Amino acid sequence: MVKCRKNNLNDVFSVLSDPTRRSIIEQLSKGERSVQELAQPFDMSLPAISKHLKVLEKAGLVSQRKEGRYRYYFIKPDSMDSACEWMEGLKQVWTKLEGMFSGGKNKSQ
Amino acid sequence: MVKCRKNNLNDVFSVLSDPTRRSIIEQLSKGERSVQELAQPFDMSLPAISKHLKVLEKAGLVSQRKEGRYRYYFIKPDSMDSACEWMEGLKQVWTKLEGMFSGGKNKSQ
DNA sequence: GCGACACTTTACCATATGGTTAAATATAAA
DNA sequence: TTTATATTTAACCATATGGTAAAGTGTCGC
Repeated sequence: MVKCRKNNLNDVFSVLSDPTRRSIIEQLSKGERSVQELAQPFDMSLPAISKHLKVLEKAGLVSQRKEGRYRYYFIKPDSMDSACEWMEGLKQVWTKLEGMFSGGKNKSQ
Repeated sequence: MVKCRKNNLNDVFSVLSDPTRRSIIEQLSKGERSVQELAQPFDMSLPAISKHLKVLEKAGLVSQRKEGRYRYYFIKPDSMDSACEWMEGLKQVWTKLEGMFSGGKNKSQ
């Protein structure tokens, strides 16, 4: 019941649209981190970070593990796949378009 | 002055988080379209579509060309690159992580 | 010129988002 | 048991977002 690769493009892209959350993801890509560790670089209250983590978790990008009073968050590696694939697909088409632009009629900007 | 690849990750991801806008992008990847053509598949007012197009344009993903009373929108092919690259970078790291998970300590879920 | 057409702009509205502070919960330490 | 630490939850607030209807703008066709 791993809820693997559900078509949650909305959630994934929405999550990634916030710089704080992208930064958290970047931190987590170096390994699991406690909430304090994650919060440290930001000039922001702990509840704010907690909320971001909840959003990230709901979108399936991270998960957590409780150890004593600490809570370690870590990345769920395949969670971004659907979004990645969506963009890849577009990118292919767009590359073709780029050729059309160079040779073609649309020279706007 | 092409405003090429400014670090507008926020805007790009934000734009992509809306299914209507993703759908518009998918349509446009088949070629330029007028506003009516773009609006046709949606059960939504024209102003709503117009707004979405504006958002897409502001984020730099599309541009338009006026022809008579029609307005043709088209994709700006390299506009998604920064976002694409960001995800690619993550994906590489995550793939490594996946290996760590299989062999490793985090078996959560 | 005038009405139809294509589209945008302008209010306007409900809900979502991202932040805050203060209180609650849970575990560790003294 | 009391206190400190780690984190979440709750209540609140301002602003952003995605939609609407109605009016405005510009172009075409009669």
